[in-house]
Amino acid sequence: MTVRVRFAPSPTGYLHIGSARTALFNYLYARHTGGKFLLRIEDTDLARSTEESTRSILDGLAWLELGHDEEIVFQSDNADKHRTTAKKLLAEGKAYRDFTPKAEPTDANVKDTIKDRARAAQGEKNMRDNPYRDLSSEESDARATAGELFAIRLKVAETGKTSFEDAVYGQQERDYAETEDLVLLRSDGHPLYNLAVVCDDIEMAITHVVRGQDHLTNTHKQVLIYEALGVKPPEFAHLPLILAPGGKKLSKRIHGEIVSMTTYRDAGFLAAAFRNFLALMGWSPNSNQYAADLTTGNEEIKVNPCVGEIMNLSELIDNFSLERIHRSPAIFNFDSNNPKRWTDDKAQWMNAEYIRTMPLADVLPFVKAELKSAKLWREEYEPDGRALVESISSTADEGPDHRPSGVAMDISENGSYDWFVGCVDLIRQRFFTLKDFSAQGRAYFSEDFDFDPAAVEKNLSKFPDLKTWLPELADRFENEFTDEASGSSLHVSKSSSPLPFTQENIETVVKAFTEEKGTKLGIIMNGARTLLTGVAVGPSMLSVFQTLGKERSILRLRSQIAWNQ
RNA sequence: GUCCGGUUCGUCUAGGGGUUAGGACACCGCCCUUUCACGGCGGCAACACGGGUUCAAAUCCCGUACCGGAUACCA
Repeated sequence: MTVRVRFAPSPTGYLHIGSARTALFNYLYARHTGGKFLLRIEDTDLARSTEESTRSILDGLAWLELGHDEEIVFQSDNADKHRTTAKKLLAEGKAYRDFTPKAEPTDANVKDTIKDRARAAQGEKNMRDNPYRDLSSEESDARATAGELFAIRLKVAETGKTSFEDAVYGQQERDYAETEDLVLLRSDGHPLYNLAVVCDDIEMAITHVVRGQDHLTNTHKQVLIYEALGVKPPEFAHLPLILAPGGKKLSKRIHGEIVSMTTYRDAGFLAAAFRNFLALMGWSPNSNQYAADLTTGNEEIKVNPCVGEIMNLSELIDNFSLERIHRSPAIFNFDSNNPKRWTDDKAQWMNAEYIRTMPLADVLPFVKAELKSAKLWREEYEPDGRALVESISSTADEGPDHRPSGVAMDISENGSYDWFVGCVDLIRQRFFTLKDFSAQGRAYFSEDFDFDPAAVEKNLSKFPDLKTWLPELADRFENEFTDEASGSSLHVSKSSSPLPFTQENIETVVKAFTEEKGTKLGIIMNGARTLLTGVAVGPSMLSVFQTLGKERSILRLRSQIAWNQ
């Protein structure tokens, strides 16, 4: 029997973190077992479902690259089948018509109302005391024919209990006395959730229902429906909830954007990183087995710590199992008052880890997209030859630890594909999100970049001499180094022969210059850094000079813009 | 209220009768360094509480506390 699982969100908002994790686990389980991952939109709550939500959920899944199999099922399309099923149960005497007038819905706080009602009824509440439960079929038919409105309720037996084995929470039992005669069909003919889910899961031949723990008790009701229908229920696996800091419920209403997948996409997260993070919320790989695989049979090593958490999709798929899902809820940590901690620390770390250790070829398309959206992309960065592309992609086999990049390229030629690749590899080492490529890294791709006032203060204003020194250094560059384009200098160099603009040579020149001025190397370097890149942080200045190239370095060293701010 | 779950460093977690209770993130310190990072090394930090069972309990059992879920003609 091939495994068939489904992700069944209700389109009442964007894809939030809990749903995303549910989708991921379903996906991983399907791929691990060679089964099918199906998608069903549970849009039967007409009042709250929107097409926009559906689109947003689909976008979220697409971003996470959780592709589904087969056609998307829209639950509302199956309403007729649900009604037919309810009527069948009615005809068989397994359900009955309830002519009790529908209670007016209390709009405000439904949850509280339910709770209060349940508490008030406590003690004498008999789940089987519905007056219409044992109405004769003749009278029931007659009243229905007369046009009286009725809901259809499942007739739950007086004694006994439902039970099922949950792959995560173990054996579950519930006395029938705890379960009311649940409504299958509303008096307006609208099928309700529990009926719809069961019908659709049967229809879609679902073998494993993997969903949030909030459905654990619903499962008893659904098992009852399966039994009434004479269908063997699927396997169930309920996932521990993802909670907000403090162990409170994570809600769209209270926590807002922080729970939405689109937030992470828009903040420059890599789907692979976020997926990896999500997978570790409520699940962990078998550390022993994983370590054994890595060490090729060396039983001595118990756990391989670092490699154990960074897992690409296929590693997640290989290691995934329902058995290793936890029972206790996980807290998604964030602090809306702290910009640095706007979302979970570990998620941020993982994203940075992916950005700097991913195979370079894999990160390039994302950088391109980011630069494009920031209008910093230039056609020159496109690969202009097959050979180049191949030489890059060959590094893709190195795996996540690939570091530093094996791509050794001449990055002196500014504006080419080679330059772009080298530049990305250089600057990604201290980036956290894709956004950094267009923000912190803007000066590498554009002449139009801002100066961070704090950096200017720290590295320039404090040393007024730099105002004349740095243009002097530019002159020195111009005279000492060959023109990168032609390879030979047209200038008559003061020194015996012009040098190529390499890190080694730059270092020699800058050091000599520093000594002449009787200052410290750090003052010159950091001043240059701020003038060249607008910020106080970045890679080694020698590589910055080289990456920016001789011409741009000179231009910026002479620029007085920062000084005039 | 009732029913059902859960509880290992701040967070994600490993471990499930004998461990110096392991790792990751975060934090702190040191090294590296022209900056900031990265990286390396080290540090801080946990078995909710109370009873049992046992030679031995974080681990098994029972309570208590706390947290969560469910209890709809919502999904």
